[in-house]
This record gives sequence, C-alpha cells and structure tokens, in this order.
Amino acid sequence: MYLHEERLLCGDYPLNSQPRNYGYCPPDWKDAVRRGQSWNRGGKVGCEPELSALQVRVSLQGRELWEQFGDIGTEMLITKTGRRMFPSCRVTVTGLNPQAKYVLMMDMVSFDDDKYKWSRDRWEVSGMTEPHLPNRFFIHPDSPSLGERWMQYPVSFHKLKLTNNTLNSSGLVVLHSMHKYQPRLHIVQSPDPYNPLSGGYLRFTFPEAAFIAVTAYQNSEITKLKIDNNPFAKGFRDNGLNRKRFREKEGQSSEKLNERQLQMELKSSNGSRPVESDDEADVIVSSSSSVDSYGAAGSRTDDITSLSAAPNPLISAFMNWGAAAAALPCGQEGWGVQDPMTHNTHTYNTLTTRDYGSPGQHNEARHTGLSNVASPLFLPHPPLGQTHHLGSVGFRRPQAQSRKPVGPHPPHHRGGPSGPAPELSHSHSHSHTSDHQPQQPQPHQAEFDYPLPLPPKVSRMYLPESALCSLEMSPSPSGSGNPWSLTDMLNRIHSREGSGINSVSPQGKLLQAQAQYERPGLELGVNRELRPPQPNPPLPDHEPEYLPLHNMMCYHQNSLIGFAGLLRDNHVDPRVPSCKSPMPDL
DNA sequence: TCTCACACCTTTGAAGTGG
DNA sequence: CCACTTCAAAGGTGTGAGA
Repeated sequence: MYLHEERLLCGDYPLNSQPRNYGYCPPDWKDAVRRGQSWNRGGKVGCEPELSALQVRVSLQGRELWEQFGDIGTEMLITKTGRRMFPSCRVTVTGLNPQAKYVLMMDMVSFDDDKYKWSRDRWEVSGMTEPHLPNRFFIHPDSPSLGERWMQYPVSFHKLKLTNNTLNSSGLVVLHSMHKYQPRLHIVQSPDPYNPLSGGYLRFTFPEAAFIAVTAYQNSEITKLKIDNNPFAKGFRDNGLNRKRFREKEGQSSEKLNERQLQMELKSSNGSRPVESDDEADVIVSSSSSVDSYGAAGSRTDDITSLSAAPNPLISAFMNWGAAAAALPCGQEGWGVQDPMTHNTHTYNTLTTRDYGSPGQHNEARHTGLSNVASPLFLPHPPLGQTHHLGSVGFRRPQAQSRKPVGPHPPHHRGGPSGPAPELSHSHSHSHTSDHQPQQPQPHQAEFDYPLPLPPKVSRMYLPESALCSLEMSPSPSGSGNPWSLTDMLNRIHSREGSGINSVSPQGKLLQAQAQYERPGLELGVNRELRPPQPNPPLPDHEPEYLPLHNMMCYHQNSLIGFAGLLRDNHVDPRVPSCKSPMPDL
C-alpha cells in the first residue's frame, strides 16, 4: 500500500471543505488506519479479509479508444473549474462477492518523475516533477453498492473532474500541468457486522490510460481525436463548417473573394488578364483556416474531407446508440472490432439496425444484440498479491534529464511489448511470454469483453457513457442530485448495519505491484528505454498495511466535524458515535 | 503556459398533450 | 395513469484572443 506518499501529501493541505462527492485523505489518517486496524486485529489475528481472498478482476473499457489516444500521446485538459476526462475511465469488475458492499474510488498517480513540455510535434522531458499534490479520491457516486451491482454493469468514472487549482474546494482531482498521470482504481469492501471477514482493499492501476495533464491541448491530433469521439465536441466536427465562427470567417473570406473576383472581372473587362496572385491563395487558406486546427498535423484539406465522408466507426458508435449498445458488451471498444468471420467492421452496425431499430425495444433488442456479439467470460486469475497492471502506456522514455524527444505511445499489444489488454485475461500469465508474438485483437477472447447488460436507462447519444450512468442514477439521499457524499455513504452503510459495527475487523491486503519491467515484452524493441512507472515505491513487505475503509471514513468524518482530537485520544475507536449514527449532511 | 468568454452541442427534467 | 413530445436550463466541449 502506498500510504507513504498519501500521508505526506495530505498533511500539507487543508481538508476538502466539500467532501460531498469525493474522498479525502486527512493528514494522519494513516495513523488512524493503523491504530484502528491494530484495534480491530486484536480478536482476529490471522484471518484474511474476504476481499483479498476473492479473485477480483478489473478491466478497462474502451480500450480501442484508449489505444488510439495512447498511440498519439493522451492529453487531458485540466481547468480551474475542473474538466472531465475523455476518454473517461470505465471498468468492468468481476469476482466480487455479490452480496457484499463495496466502495469504488479512483485517483490519479504520477506516472513518472518527469515534467514534460511540448516541443513542436512531440513531448519532451523538461525537468523534474513538481511536488506531489494531495490525493483526492473520486468516490464513485454509486458507492457503496453490492458487488452484484458493480459487476452488473461497467462502472464509469466519467464524472471525475481534473483541475490544476490546488485551492479548489469542490472535490476535484488536482493535477499538475505538463505532468503525466495514470488512473488508479480502489475497491474497498464495506465492513459488514455479520461477516467478521469482511473488509479489504484492492487497488488497480491503468498505465494504458496514462495521460499528460495540460491546460491547453498541445497535439492537434489529440484535439482531432477528441472532437471525433466526444459527443460534446460535436460542434467542432465536420471541419467546423457548422460553426458560426467559421461561417462568419468564411463569409468574410467569401466577401473578400467575391470582391477580388469582382475586381478581377472588372480588370478583365478592361482588357487585363486575371492573375492568380498569392493574395488569392491567401484567401483560400483563410477560408479553410479552421480546417487546419481540426486536421492532424500535416494533414491536408482533402484528408479532412475524406474524414468527413467516411465516418469514424467510433463516432458511429457514439452517435448510434444501438451500435454502441452492440459494442458495449465488448467493452465498448467493440466499435472498431472486426467481425471475426467477415472482417467487416459494419457488422455491428448491421446488427444494430436489425436489433435496435426501435427505441421502444431497448431492453429486448439489446439483449438480442448482446447475445449475438457477447463473448464468453474467461478471465483467468492472476496471482494475488500483485497489483493488476492492466497494461502500459508506451511513452518512449528518453534518458533521464536529457531532452530527447518523447514519442507517442507505441501501439499496445500489437507487437506491443507493453500490451495492456492481455494482462487481465489468461494472457496475464503468458501474454508476455517469450515468443513476443504480436497479439491481434481477439474479439472472442473475453479479456475485458464479456457480456454485460445495459442499464435500464440509456441515453440517446451518449450511450457508451450513459449506459454506465445508470450506475449513478440513484439519487443521493441528500436530494442534492450530487453523487453520494461520504456522509450519505456512511448513513447508508450504517442504516443497514445497525449495531454491531464494532465487531467488524475490516482489513485489507495490498496487491503488490507487479513491476512492468518484469514482463519479458518490455525488454524488447522501442520500449527498451521505457522505465516502468514507479510513482509510489511500495513499503517494505514486512510492514503490511491495511486500509479499512470504515476507519478512513470515520476519521474523515470526525475530522470534518471536529472530532479529530477525540479520535486520536481514543485511538480511532470505530465506535465513535459519529460513525455509527446517521450524520448530518455536510 | 494559462485564463477566460464564447459558440456549439448534449443531457436532463419539467411541462404540456393525447390516448 | 401512462407514454410521448416539446422546451428550456444546465453543463460539457474546443476555440481563440489576450495576459
């Protein structure tokens, strides 16, 4: 468990004053956890937490899209008010106890110790990283929920927002601009008074979802990719031809052009031959100026046009909810997956047309479609005691402190030494075997593609996300419409648990990080220089640490209401009233 | 490098309508 | 009462100018 880093960080920053939606790690919660854990362990030494004994699997959804971004070098915009991630993190979870309650949280951890800068057309290392910022967990709004529910649908963290405002008090995940981060998922089992073995803590990192935080997009290809795939950026598609600014600009250009043509015609009528001047070329360039910003670097206008003519299948998936629904069971990355038999990328659209034609037949049609395209679940189990690195992002790593260019992410698991997907599947054990054969996408290899039904409510357009949104549709008890606050979560837990909370001994076992460089594939090819992400050196093995959520939340809660001192005095006895009884919504 | 106002877009829920 | 449509507000996008 990487408590070391978190504890140091939290002490330097004030408590999040609005912890409604997000968790926060108070200054010495680690001590609280330790003490509480020690207290709890008193009666049950040697009992392994249930969560640690489960074969929990997590797979990142939308892998195709992540790979597209990763190949270029993913950038995530961070703003003062907070910016959502795109692609957002969506995961499927298996192996949980269906009847146990879990809290899912996500935070961002440094991918490396470097600061980057954009130099013309590539990322370069530009010095050492700045001091870490306080870890703020984004607690999934549906937390806590039964394992059954977490496993029912993919879990979306699309509401997670990133910011560069260290003073923000609205519960955003604070990042440094021009630094590289990777998402990290936490699964914490809620304590169950009737199950002394309940509790536990698992953590999963997603190196293939690594990104560089920026305040303005640097790589135009990233911009283009985002515009093509993000429904909210639809207004920037079609080369921006439907935008007012463009129209105005074009109108001005047209007027200019017409004026010049008129002048030339006048000249022509006066006997002088029209001349193709540079100015005229300028006019043309001017009229297509907005195109440049949408096209890939170096791309030409005709390329853009062809893009518009041939819709991106990813766009289609977003635009066509049926297609997305068909793709969903394949983890939504089925957008670009070819039919294994026909190798026809239109297969899913065809299926969509047939099965999802009527909005009134959502559920049934969806089920049919799922049956047709879903792959059987086959998720071999990596050994416990390992952090589940689901892949890696192949930023070419320059020599330290040199200003060698940092190339884009190399393709994943296509000849990829850093293939992301297989780790979860059976290939976790042999995907990076000595053969180093490029791995082709295997739609019928479950990996992350296993049948998951769509939630009852689907969105018209934003389906890949909204399908997951239903997970977050349960209103907060506070009625604010906001995601579940810690208070809400505690109330919810305790309303179910009633008395007897004291008997629990929530404990967790850290899954030790499996250093990526231990995988044979990373030793080859262009990734030879890739330094495995080691943002948070694990503590020595002889010092096992646990993260009982209950303790953490109790401490958090009590810190907020001024009971921190009492907690410390009482060695974080989880029996403090504020943790047992419903608490006012802060 | 960063901030901000802007236009464009989707999402969401309330209100209205008809069977 | 239910299903459907319409509408407006809220909020998520990238852009581009300016600091």
